[in-house]
Amino acid sequence: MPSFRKNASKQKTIDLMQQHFEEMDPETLEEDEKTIIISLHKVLTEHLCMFPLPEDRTDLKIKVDGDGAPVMPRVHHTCVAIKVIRYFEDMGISEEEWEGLNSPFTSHTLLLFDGKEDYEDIKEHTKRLRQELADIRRDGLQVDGRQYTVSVIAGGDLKWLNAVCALSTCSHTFPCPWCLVCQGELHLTGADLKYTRRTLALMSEHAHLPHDGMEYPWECECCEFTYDSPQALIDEEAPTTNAARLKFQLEHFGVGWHKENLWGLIPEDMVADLLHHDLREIHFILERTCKRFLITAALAEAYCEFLRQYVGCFVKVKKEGKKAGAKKTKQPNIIGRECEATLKVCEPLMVLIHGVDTENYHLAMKVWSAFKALRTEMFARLGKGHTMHTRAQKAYRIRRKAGEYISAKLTLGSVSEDGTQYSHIAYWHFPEMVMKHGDLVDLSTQALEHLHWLRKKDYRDLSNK
DNA sequence: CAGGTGGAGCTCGTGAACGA
DNA sequence: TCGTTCACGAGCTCCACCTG
Repeated sequence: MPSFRKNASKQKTIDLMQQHFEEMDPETLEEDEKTIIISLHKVLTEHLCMFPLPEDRTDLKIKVDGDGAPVMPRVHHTCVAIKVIRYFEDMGISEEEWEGLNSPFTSHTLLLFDGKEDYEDIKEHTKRLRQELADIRRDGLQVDGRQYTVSVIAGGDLKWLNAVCALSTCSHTFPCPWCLVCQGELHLTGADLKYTRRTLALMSEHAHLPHDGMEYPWECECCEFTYDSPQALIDEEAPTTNAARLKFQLEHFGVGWHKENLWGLIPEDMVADLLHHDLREIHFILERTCKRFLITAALAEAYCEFLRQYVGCFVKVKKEGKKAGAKKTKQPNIIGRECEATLKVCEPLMVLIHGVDTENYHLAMKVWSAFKALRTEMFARLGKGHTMHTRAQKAYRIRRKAGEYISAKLTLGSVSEDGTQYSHIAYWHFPEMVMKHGDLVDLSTQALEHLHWLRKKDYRDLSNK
């Protein structure tokens, strides 16, 4: 983040914003000086030069997040950022690493403009980004003589998703971006609900149905046909392309963001909102997924020695300064001595996450691959295999918990809260996402939220002095 | 009174049974 | 064979109680 801490009055907000934008080193600063565009190609190249993928991987997975936030009274920023997904699925991720994963520095801002996350605004400002995404998806990326194939996941909070899908707001009759569930059916679970999944073809079709705010006669930009009334619109044979409003959507998902990825969007804010609603039952979806395993003292010593060799001071066996009341669990080891034998699987990741320089990164990757081999060996010596639950098993559990939550709400006779989009999505679509993406931790949008927070803080600090 | 202790109730990973 | 489901037990947090 740029730092430009100096005294400024509130009236200087606009100046500050321009300065802020300039300091972000944009490729393009639009004429009005309220929009910056940074090249996706440049950002990805820089990232991969610094942190190349492991030798055996050439598939680059990036996530494009978007979100808007008020940064000052009457100043609303919308930001699009990318994040390179780092294949953490098989790794345990503790709270510290979680912080690191979602640090704002893991997200690279691509586009920032002064305006709300409005459909038309986004459409206007993301022209170049969408083109770049399409190019990079088609041609891949060449960095340091290595050819990468690129797949893109789109993400954002529910508002953002609905905006880029050209849908109405969350209070709309059909509020879910993934399916055609209507407001009255949001609380339904199990066999009670038979919903229709949204597809691009379906959305395209819907765009040609009469909807609010349409003025007649209406000329469709894509079909170049003038409709005199809503009925004429329905009677007309369904065109192959789409109306202007949905044209963007098709460009967006059909070209820039692949159709398949549309169903893999991770609206992280949805989770945050669920948590705010005291939905502790599904806390574990994204929080505290630290995986631990028990090993005996002899193996623990071997493990520590191994870590010391590679990472020296990064070895942390047990968190210090625990709150009073925490139980100190003793495990009998293979020679009969009691010891604290619980180790975090993910310690080497400390280097990976907190060490931002290339040297540490390579070291961490080396440590991690060696550690995986050691872990296998440990379990072999213990005479038991180490198998984790499959995605299907995790998905089942999430669905089950969400179902319990919904029925509990219904039992309490809650009316306003009994069927939110969030409960519907938690029950129906979260398990699907887990099936598709595995652990959702590294798909979080928290980094982007943090970027907003930092900008807000900067503006506030600067303009109040 | 501060800090330690231990139980209750929770989350969550994992083994295993079961059935299609 | 694979998905679904349950049981078990580990760690964690909270809180009441204990101790110096």
